[in-house]
Amino acid sequence: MAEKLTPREKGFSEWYVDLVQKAKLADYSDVKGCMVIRPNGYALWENIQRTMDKMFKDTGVKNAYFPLLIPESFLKKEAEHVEGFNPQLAVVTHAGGAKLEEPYVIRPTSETIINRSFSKWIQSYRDLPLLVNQWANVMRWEMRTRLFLRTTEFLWQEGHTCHETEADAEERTLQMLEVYRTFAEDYMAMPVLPGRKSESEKFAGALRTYSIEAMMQDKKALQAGTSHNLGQNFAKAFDTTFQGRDGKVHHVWQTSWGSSTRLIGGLILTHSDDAGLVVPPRIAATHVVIIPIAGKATDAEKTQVMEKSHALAADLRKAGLGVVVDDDETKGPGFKYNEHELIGTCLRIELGPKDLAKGSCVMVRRDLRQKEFVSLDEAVAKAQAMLDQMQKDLFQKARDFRDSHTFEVNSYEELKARAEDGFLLAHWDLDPKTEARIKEETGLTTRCRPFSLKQEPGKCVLTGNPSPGRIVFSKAY
RNA sequence: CGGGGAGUGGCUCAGCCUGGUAGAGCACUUGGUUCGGGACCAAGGGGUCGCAGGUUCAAAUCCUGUCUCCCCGACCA
Repeated sequence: MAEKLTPREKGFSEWYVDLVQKAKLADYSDVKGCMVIRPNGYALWENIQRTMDKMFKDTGVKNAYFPLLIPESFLKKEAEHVEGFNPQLAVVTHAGGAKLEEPYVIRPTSETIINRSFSKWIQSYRDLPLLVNQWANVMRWEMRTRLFLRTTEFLWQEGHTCHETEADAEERTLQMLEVYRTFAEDYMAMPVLPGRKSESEKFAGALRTYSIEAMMQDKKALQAGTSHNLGQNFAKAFDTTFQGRDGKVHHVWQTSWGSSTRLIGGLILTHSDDAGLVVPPRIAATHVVIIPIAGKATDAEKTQVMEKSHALAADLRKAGLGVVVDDDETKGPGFKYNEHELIGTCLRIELGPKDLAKGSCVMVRRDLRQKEFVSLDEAVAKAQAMLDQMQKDLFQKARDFRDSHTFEVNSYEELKARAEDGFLLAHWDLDPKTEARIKEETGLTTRCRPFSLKQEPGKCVLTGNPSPGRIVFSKAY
């Protein structure tokens, strides 16, 4: 007799869609390919935003905002860029009750319109480096969409920088990749491979593209952030120039880098289980739910339980944690346990008359779901310790999973045989035609050529390659 | 655009093969008992069965057309 299949084993994709909707993160909308992000999902986005935004600012980046609509002619100025994005553009042809002389495209990304401004802002090398970021929505008309992972409209951040030299631009490109790597690993507990994209996976208009690649629980890859060295391609198209230290006029060297609401999808697909969402504490909005248990208690006991619950909540909040007290008396405790496991509250504290009598409470980590008795005096310290440990454990678990599904392959036969197994480290140099053929025959795409990054203060340098010369193949989202 | 699947109360679906008074579970309302892992009993409210046409005394059910959504693939973050 076959073992009973868990929801994830029955159909990973169905499990995912179901979870997103049951946890009230997002819904399908009436606009094809667009989703409605519900408050629970948006709270995650706000935390991602807040954390990343601080990291950007720590590197000297400032926020700005540019228009949603881009004159069509702007896109056409950079040849590769139009060619890459043309098929996915939504175009505004009418406005104010009349046909527009020149259509506007809804931004799929903002390199062009931002360069239009940059070319006006920059005169001298003294204006460089110019480091801006915008939090915005963009639209790409994709053939196939998936909640969070690929939607027609999505929220993201796009950073755009200008530099004096190619080396400065390259350094910034890698520095921002490192910011993404740090964010993914330290906050989202999502291990990633930073690396360079192949020629055919490169951003339309870039010199070089780098990305961080994560492995989901179905062994598929997810590109979780990209950083491009744009060279002078857009600078030349938009005449973004400066007078250098040598007195001559030069085109600026540029970078752009982005990450999106896709990260929320990555978070779910990395950590969640059959009971629901699992959110790493450092990115969670609600860390602790306190569930007062007072069903059979006397009124006096009930009052005591409630008072203690709120007092504990206050103490936990003082320690910087997001806390809710679920004192809804119309619902039983079992219902609440399941509910909070579904939405991924990191830590559950049960507090009832029996606990009060002993001066303790019950703590349960969302990922382990095992009860632990904790003295009330130590509750705050213990909660913090458990959350810290949970953060570490989630990362370790995800990394172990990824590493145990990563293989070196030494022949095309081996690559084909292992197509479903995860990340495949191949050691070939590939031309785009071969890459396309491999994709056709196996469904595998190259993800990146990984390397490790080490951040020095203000510097970012390559520090070696864990797998020299290897390129990663896998199925991908 | 190809290949699958689905449209029936707010949600998940049964009923269709073999036409005959529209069903269940969940959710909701009211009352009562419950409450340490998704409580129970009783009484209620709510649907012209995606849309259009056809066959028939009679259509959720059969036929034709059409629309929409989901999953898989091609495109891509």
